[in-house]
Amino acid sequence: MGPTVRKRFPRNSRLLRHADFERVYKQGKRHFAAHMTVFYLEREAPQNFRVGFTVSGALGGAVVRNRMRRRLREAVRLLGRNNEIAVDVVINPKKSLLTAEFTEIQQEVKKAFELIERKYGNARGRSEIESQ
RNA sequence: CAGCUGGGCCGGAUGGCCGCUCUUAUCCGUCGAGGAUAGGGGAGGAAAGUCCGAACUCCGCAGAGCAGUGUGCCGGAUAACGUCCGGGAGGGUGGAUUCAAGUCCGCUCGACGGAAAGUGCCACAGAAAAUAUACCGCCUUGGCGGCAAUGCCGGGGUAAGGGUGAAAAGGUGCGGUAAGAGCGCACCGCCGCGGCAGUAAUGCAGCGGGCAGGGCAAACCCCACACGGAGCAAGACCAAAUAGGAAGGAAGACGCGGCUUCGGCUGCGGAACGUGCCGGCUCGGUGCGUCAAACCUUCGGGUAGGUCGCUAGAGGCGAGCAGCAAUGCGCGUCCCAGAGGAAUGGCCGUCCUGCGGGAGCAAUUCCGCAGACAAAAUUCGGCUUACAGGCCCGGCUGCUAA
Repeated sequence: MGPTVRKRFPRNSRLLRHADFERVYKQGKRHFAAHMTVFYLEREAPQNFRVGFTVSGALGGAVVRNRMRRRLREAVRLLGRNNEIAVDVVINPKKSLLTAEFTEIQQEVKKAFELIERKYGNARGRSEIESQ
């Protein structure tokens, strides 16, 4: 691939099953940020980095919740993920995420992902994704 | 033109880059999953609230009754409705008219069957609230006081007036009377009777009756009619792993001994056989078994998961015909979201509309901000609620012009 990498977010990079969410909530660790809370849990193979979102009904109506989820998903998509490490991540937005600047959200997600990579990943994996 | 108001309609437009989802074609890959390229589709008028009605699915179902729930003027529309359309009666309001009650016309409102089947309630106020009632007043009369005006105590008549109330026992006018009263008369209302008009609700005029029956049924209730229950997480199919269930398959020659009801049972030794594990295979090692456990095969239920249900429909659009209308009929034409921790997005540009500010006599132009409410979740028909801004038609009021 060339220097303009296509940043995608396909189905197998997403968390889709109720059991997966439950496991991350019950056994995972937590990272807090201004606009979100990030839950994460290391997993056995297959090797990929999966992300899911939970937006509870208390945060607003369907329109508001959709907008939060879509902004978060876009931030995760544009940031890219290190598929060398096997980990499940669940992001819970807070109410302030609705009005926050998009670049601010991207910064917070990036910080959280770097933390997870330092913990579970190896340096080679990260450099690979940056050299793409 | 401005304000208020009734009804209908629209609900920003367009493009770039990067994504998501469904789908068609081709190609790659294939045990299974998947991937690439190109083309096409991808939120609403309320998708919402889940308040009604249906389609569809499963369960239940001899028949009848009770209970319960809902509906409630009449006719029509419809698959159906608590919806819609038309009509009737009633309430409110404005105008005209009448001595007045009332009548007529316009606009408007809504759970509009029954209060002479029964029960219950009617606060406060008021003398009295349903077997009517005498507080003030009005009329009359007895006694006492006083020259008198009239005062005090008592009897009787009276529902016209006052006052209270949501409501005071037909209303208005005239007559009548001691004062009054349907006591009498006229009109209006009411009740009964038959007549005429209308599919009907109901209306109209007539005759008879002085008039009996306060309100609340969104209090219980009575009457008439309708109604089985649960819902697409309905339901149908495929079906791993694990545990459990059912059926079937397969392997001891021989030696020595014990017991015996002479069929067998059993202990020890033991080449052999079956089978699990280690192992690429043989050999080998090792475990278990060989009167049925392990093991193998098959079957049924069934969980995770998957597929279907899942979008061609009481469908949209167009003109026509029938009907006052709701709506119906045939014709032409189009195919228009189908996700499932849940796609329909993110960022940026141009234009449009509105608001604010600046420049200009003005047309105009520059800058900034804003563009609502609310997102499919099986599908339709309604109802209700939310909503920036704009468009169209009508009514009333004011101003200006003719």
